[in-house]
Amino acid sequence: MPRDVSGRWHGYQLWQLASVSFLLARDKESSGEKICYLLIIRSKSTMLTLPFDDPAIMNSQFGGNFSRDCMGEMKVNKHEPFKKEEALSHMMEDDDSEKEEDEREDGQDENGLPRRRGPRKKKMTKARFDRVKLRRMEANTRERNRMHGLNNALDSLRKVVPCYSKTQKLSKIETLRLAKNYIWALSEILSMGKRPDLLTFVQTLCKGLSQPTTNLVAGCLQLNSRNFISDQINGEASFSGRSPYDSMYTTYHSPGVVTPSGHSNSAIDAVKPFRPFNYCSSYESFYERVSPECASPQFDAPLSPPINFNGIFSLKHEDPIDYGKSCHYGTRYCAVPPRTSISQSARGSSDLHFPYDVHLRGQFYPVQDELNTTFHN
DNA sequence: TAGGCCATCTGGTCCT
DNA sequence: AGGACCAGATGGCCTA
Repeated sequence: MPRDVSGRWHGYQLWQLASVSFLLARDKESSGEKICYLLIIRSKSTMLTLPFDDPAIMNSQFGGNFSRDCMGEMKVNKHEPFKKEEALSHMMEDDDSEKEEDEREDGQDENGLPRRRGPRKKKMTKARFDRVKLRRMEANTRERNRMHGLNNALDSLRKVVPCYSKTQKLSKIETLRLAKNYIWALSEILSMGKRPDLLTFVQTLCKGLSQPTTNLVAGCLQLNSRNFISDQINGEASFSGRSPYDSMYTTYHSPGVVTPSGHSNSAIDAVKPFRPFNYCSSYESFYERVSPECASPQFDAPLSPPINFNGIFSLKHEDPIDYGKSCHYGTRYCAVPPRTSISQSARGSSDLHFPYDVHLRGQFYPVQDELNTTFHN
């Protein structure tokens, strides 16, 4: 038996063909190491282990037909999922042979080997084979549906993380990473009680993301990704002069909101608006007109929840039913009057009753009202 | 063409 | 026994 053979490969092919698994094991002996090949014949209820380097046994078990050379030709075609079972059916014993087997009472199998103890391996009769086949098909269908459900949930997640694009979908893993970062970033904002600068925010969003996704996120937020990445590589994020966030920040204030630095809207109004793609929807929802800069060749629909720099994020304009049905947003925030500023809601927060406080990494913050307000803004 | 991503099949494990 | 969930294997598709 050649040592360099991939036991896994052969085992898998065998396994797929005849529920036979080929394992390579090392059997240490006093004289040194001896490579021991084991052929494990398995069923749901029994496991029979045979030495694979015994040609007599191999020939008797498989009639010498399972040479390694022929296994390569038995590759399973995924589009014909039960071809291998047809192959298996050739090995299947009919009802007569089953009777014959049962009548043997000499304690030895057909090869003269001692019969193994334990539950008997059920014979693969035609009816049993059909049942197994049917169950397999049903299980495949269920598994397919399960995965479709999982993918639908992932699609829903894609729509609520920043940078949603129908044409340039985030991969599954990147969607999950971005969602995690997004939650973390929002938690940070809530726990700190103030907005981070855009760079920090984007850096939090992009932590652990691949470079293409990082570029995507940075592009979504209209941040110079090259600056961002180089800053990230250098460790410390820094922007000289006015950050793009500042201009965005000043542009998207809702009426009456006072910035942490104490600037009023009137002081900010003079700043030329910087309208990053992802904020267009919030911009439009505020000012009820279309922002001319909203068109982007990269993204066909700005459907991710627009990040509202007044607070955390604003209500996404798409799929409101989804929020009500499957998202806690709807139930949590439905009782709050819309267009309430943070300061207003802070004043009236005692009048608002929420079922619970948001728990943020070990601290409880009665921030529902603020969230409510900013969400609706 | 290599590598990434994805859908599907499949057998194992756990639970009801 | 059967369903849910999981992970490995595989092949197809796409892109750099």
